[in-house]
Amino acid sequence: MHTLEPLAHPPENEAELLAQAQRLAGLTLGELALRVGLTPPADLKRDKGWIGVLLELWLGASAGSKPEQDFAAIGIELKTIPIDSLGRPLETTFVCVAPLTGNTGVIWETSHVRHKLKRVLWIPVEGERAIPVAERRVGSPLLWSPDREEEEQLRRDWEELMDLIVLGQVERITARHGEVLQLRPKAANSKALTEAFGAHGEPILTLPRGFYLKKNFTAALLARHFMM
DNA sequence: ACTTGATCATGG
DNA sequence: CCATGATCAAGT
Repeated sequence: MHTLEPLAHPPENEAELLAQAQRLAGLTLGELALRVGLTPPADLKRDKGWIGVLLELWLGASAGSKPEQDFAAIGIELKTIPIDSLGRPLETTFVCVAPLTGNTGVIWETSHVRHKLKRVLWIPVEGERAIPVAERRVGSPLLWSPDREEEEQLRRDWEELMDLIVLGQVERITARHGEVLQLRPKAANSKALTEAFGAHGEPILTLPRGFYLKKNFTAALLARHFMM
């Protein structure tokens, strides 16, 4: 039987998406790449988003750069997450860029972070560099929404970070701020600058920042799934 | 060993 | 430049 093929269209509901994701569990990236005519890179140094794009293809997400959820019609965001042999995340997870201007009156309830994380399809993928990319296996998917405690953690961190941004302290924020959500550079390089406000309200140029989920947060949500 | 800050590719 | 997809690798 060879009913294994990419979804040609965006999934119409969660069940269809989850079913397709479950079909991919256990397969290698090399197998998935071969079936869609892609060639796995030797490493990810110059192809950091390759796995994400490959899984998007298989799950019927529209590739490319759109400021929307991957499956906008059913309100789901796709995140591949590299894990070690024990199922623990190897990297933080990018959520979205942080707005450095125009933030007066912005609140958690309508924030991009909350919207992005409202419902996420997590797909763990073996990520240890000792494993050739083509041989890395896809894990079991997890369709997740933050529970009350997780949302409160996220909200607290988001509010702390946004307060600092609004107060013109963006350049004093380090990745150590926040328990589960951190703010770090998100740019092509250290020379790509964007506008923000300084401590005295004056315009400044600074690195674009992104919100990232710390590993303790994603490790916990994956572990909870793994045990059930 | 681990995290933080820096970086890579692509499309619009 | 900004958005998407993230991982790299120097420093602690």
